[in-house]
Amino acid sequence: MGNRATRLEQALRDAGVRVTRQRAALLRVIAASEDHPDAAELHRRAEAAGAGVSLATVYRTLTTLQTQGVIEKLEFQGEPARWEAADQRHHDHMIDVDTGEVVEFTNDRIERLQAEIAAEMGYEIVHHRLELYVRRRGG
Amino acid sequence: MGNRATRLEQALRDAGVRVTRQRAALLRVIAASEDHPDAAELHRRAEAAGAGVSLATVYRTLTTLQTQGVIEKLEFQGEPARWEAADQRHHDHMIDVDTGEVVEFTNDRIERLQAEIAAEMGYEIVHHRLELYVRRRGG
DNA sequence: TCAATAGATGAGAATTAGTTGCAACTGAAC
DNA sequence: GTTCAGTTGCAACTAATTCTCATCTATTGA
Repeated sequence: MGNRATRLEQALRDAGVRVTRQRAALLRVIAASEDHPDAAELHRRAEAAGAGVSLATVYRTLTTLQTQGVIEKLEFQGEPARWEAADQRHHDHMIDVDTGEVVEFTNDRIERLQAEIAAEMGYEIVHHRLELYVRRRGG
Repeated sequence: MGNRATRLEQALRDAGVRVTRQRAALLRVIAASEDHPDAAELHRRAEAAGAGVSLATVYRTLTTLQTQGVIEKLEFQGEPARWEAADQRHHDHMIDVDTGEVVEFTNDRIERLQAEIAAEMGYEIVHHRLELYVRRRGG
């Protein structure tokens, strides 16, 4: 439960980043989130947990945590940015355009092909973004 | 030259969309653009051509043209949306993170893999987004 | 060719999502 | 405890885009 959040706190402290009440609260909220909430939603959840964090601090903290590699930012088409814990293996996203549901997936062959394409043109990949906007078959 | 723009005008008219002075001007600007300009840049180019179009109309027209399938919207990480003529074969984008340069590419194998992945999970792809953020090797 | 009108435009206000300045706080180290 | 660089809250700000509404105009039909 708070276990993962505690580990993350330690990682921050080790990196010389202060663990304030607000940051600890947000780490807990993020660790407890199975979905991909945006800043406003994280703020709501933190408040619901009695955290006492301003929205500005939520934004600042998200940026900080991203810099520390603790979370990742997702920017789907035309919605506010969403966030997810980064302590997982790399994956891409499939977004159901009807329900908004987000499904994660990985495919090594695609990863390899991407690297090949970049290499062929004299580049190396810094990062990428692959999103499949999908609809249930047979709807 | 203005040839393609004229053909696009006819397509719009056929679709029951009015071809106003402003829309015609923007079609010309877009047809003449080899790069991937954003709304402000298209406005600038239209003004430079003596078009007399407001920025609000540029935005409105871009949305209209997108709906008509004449242009496509690109939303790279954290920049204003860019646009490109849609009368080409489908392709994805590689963005040089150092220079901002955009390179187009296609790869049938990746396309096929994407469709397979979606199908395996019971979905069909409505559209997708694949962007490689890259850096020149050796740079 | 002209009148009628549904649809388009311009100007600026409004909205959305996120950022920033600054004075008041507070972890963490000593 | 004291210190102080780093952090926070609030409100003001910014950037990109959308909206409102009074005024125009491309197209249709006579």
